[in-house]
Amino acid sequence: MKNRKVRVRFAPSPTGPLHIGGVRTALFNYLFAKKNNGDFILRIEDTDQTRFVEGAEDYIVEALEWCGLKFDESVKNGGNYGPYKQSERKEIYRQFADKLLESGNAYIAFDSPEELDKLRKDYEAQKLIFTYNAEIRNSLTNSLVLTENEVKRRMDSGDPYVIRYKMPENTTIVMNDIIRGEVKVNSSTLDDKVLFKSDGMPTYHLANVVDDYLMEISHVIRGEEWLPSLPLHVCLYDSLGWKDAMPEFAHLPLLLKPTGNGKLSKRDGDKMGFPVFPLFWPHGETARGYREDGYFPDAFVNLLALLGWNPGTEQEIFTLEQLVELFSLERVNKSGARFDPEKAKWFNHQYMQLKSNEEIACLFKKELEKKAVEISLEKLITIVGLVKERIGFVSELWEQSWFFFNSPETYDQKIVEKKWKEETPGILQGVVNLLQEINNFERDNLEIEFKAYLEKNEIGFGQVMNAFRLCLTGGATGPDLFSIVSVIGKEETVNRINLALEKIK
RNA sequence: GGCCCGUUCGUCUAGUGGACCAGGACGCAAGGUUUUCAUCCUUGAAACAGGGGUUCGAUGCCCCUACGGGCUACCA
Repeated sequence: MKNRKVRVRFAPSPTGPLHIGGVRTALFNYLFAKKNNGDFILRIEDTDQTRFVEGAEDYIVEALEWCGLKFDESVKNGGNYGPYKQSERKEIYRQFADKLLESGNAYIAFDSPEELDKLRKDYEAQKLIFTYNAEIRNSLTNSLVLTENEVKRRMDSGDPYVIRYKMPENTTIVMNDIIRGEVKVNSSTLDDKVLFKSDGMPTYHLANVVDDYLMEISHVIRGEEWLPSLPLHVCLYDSLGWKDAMPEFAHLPLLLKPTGNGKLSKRDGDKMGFPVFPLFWPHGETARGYREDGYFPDAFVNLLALLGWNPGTEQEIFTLEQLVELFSLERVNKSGARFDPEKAKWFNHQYMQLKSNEEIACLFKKELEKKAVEISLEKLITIVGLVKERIGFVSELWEQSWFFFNSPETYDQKIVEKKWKEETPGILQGVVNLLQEINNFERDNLEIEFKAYLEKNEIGFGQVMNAFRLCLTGGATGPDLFSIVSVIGKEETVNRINLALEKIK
């Protein structure tokens, strides 16, 4: 079914914090929708009541909001196809399960989880694999073998039962994936999946097909871990008579661990020292997040976009709008992408340089308030401009600029030994005298006056600058020294030299 | 085990049969800039998993093998 309105959904399960793989799936859905003037929908898939986690739904919404991904329809802002939470759509699903029952595409099964579990173990003991399929379904307890009356009697007496899909035998199921092309599988390798659970809830398989149909979803864009259940879903569309309305599918490559094997999982972050979640997760076992680690949301989105997709050019920095403009599913890779925390930092550094000094200064000001440091925004903007290129995160600003606010209390002993010579105190005394004479503390003027003074007195630049820096910052690193002097001013500069002359022997 | 998907520098990737002794980025190394450190700039090392085909010609197409990954629940 071509030429229909593009409608895509991001359908997470509220079982905990959404991890960055999920965020990327949401992002690709968003980019595809917006590129095609379509709708981006959030649907909460909470059909498993046992795995519900308090706070997860709000977390998902907040995380995607932070990323700047706006939903056209969702649990929060509604829409014409609601409700958008599967637990609130509970009554909808049964009729479709019944429809499948009537058409003979599904059947009632009474086997208890315990019985099936035992069968699995028995099979395993014989090095066989138990599969609830055509080969075996006639020897189990279900409506295919029980009489109609017996089935009715059991159901009426409240026996728990599930509804299973009756997978056709020996049929080639041909599917098309936008990213992978044609995929074929023989139905005999598949099992009779449960569609409707004994607790009255549908499983993911039934619910997602029904909801995608009802919500007129045009494209299903999800992780590769769903590829194995695509045949079932395709069969379901067929059996329900919805073949013409079936969405197109695109299965995204997985995000892999930075080191070792396997897909990125929720535990990897703490183990490997980088966040796997967009935001801090405050419940139970807490976990750090990109937002709290100081990543800019646009940098975060940018780095995620380039995991498994690229525009084919050498450009690497993109605004969300540019990503929308350039995105296409055809340019999504097939193979899994290993997540690289180092490159993530590089992205943030790039964005740091792109941001205005004022924007960074405002963020820094909030941190300084916590330290009870008072300073004008204007001055802070100057300071940020001096140290911005040295940092990747706002949190690194303090260690790169503290000496603009405080005088050093200690002096790096190694530098003292190396740079503090016998003649140093005398030279610095001369510097103090010079500074007293200077009234224009513009950075460039300071340099001119200084150079003239040193030349006149035949003092080498290196002889004085290192010791001078030591007085002002306590060490041997930092931005341009004249700029520091210019910012902290005459009085403070002189005080620091005097302090150092007193303290360093 | 079965089914499915994949495989270009350490990592993210460009590459759609000749433009490729394979390009970019991160990281790494060396040099330069700088009063210092960082940034920055320049340079460098670094890859088509292996084997068979197809073809005048394969990174690219086909097959096999190996390896990696996913799925295999009344979880999503």
